[in-house]
Amino acid sequence: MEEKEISQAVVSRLPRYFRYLGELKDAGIERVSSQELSDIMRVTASQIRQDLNNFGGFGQQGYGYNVGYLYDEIGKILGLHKEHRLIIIGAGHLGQALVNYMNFERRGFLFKGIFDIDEKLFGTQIRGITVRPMQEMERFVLENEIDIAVLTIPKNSAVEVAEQLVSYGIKGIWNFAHVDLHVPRGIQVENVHLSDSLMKLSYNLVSHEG
Amino acid sequence: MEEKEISQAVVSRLPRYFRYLGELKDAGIERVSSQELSDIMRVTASQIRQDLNNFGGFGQQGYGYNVGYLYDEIGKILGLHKEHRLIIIGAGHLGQALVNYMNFERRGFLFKGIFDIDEKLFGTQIRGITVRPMQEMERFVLENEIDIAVLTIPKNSAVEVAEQLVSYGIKGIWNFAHVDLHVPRGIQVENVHLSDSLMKLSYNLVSHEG
DNA sequence: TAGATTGTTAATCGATTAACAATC
DNA sequence: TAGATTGTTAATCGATTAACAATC
Repeated sequence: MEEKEISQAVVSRLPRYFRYLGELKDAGIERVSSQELSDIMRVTASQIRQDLNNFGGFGQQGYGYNVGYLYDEIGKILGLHKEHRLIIIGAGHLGQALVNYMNFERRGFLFKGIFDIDEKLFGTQIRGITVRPMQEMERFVLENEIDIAVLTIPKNSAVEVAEQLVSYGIKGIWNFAHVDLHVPRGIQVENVHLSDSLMKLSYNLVSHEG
Repeated sequence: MEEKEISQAVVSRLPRYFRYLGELKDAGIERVSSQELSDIMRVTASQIRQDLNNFGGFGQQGYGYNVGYLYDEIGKILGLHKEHRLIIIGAGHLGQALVNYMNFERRGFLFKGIFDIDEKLFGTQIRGITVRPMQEMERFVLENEIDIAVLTIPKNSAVEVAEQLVSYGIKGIWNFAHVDLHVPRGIQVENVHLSDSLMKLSYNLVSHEG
């Protein structure tokens, strides 16, 4: 698919570029230089140019970057031009919060199903999506060509469920369970470890006080 | 408070060390060498030793590290020995999900209040915590010595609310709104940008496929 | 004491920043 | 053409890994 491996440090910055470019675009701004973007985003102009040039020359000497064009290109790099089909495992508050985030749908992330082990929830609807028993997961993944699974379940079951999902052919896991998943090569895992994040905040609070 | 500034790269790894040490401790394991930990955590032993030695010599030559002791020390470094008093701004699903996470309380993060602008929610209880109107925020922060605010509100109001909170004396913001907050020096912001995380997953999916 | 393993210094690697020639 | 700004190479900085003397 691509030539050189891009470092995750660069990848992590792409969504932020995308966000700021979207805002510029919405504000009706047509062109932007790396220096102007640098001032707004508080990163160096040099880093912006280096980051972008990992993917191609999107700018023009003496002019800068066309906002709309760059926005679209970064969107494509991020894979937002393709549809992703997701299921959520765990119909708790977190799972519900994610399903209700309308912005994901706008970016091509389509929630197709929600699964849980609590039979009291089976058949209930969350934003039009039926909660199903985990036993139906395999067939559902195959029939609906699901490529991403979102894990909002406790950590003790997460490892096992992740293994199942991989065996069903899922390609990516958005993992909110507080455990590290070990998956085969070619399967992508993106972790959101909320308690790690809160501990980081706590560290910074304690280390900067006084 | 401390001598040399520790890099955020190191800080980001501390919660993960803490988690694995907790698991070892729960498994009744008393000692661990950097090499053993390296095998389990899939990071280099050298990095583990370097990271820990930023904060002091917790090990012993020829022996390794005492699991319980190291666990406690990292907990202290992370500020988990101190109580944190939190409020949540935004009583939606995400806010509710966080309040219901019992693990945070266990680590000394005490949710004291929930605020929202929707008057239909005023007075309702979420896990025993009353939802209050935003107008009461200032007095509540002062009277309850709140040090952390959790922002689970839309991005358009987040910047303004953050400014208010800072003026009320809040020290840390756990920001789930999809916007960058600019706060005075001495105030800590920890961002959880969920859509950035999902885009990263999307990038890795698209770039590794085929 | 001998073996094991840390703490720490030195070497390497990668990421960021600076500089500037190319070019619109 | 002159000015502006990119794309890209070179320099710097910081983080990771390797090596080993110190020491339990």
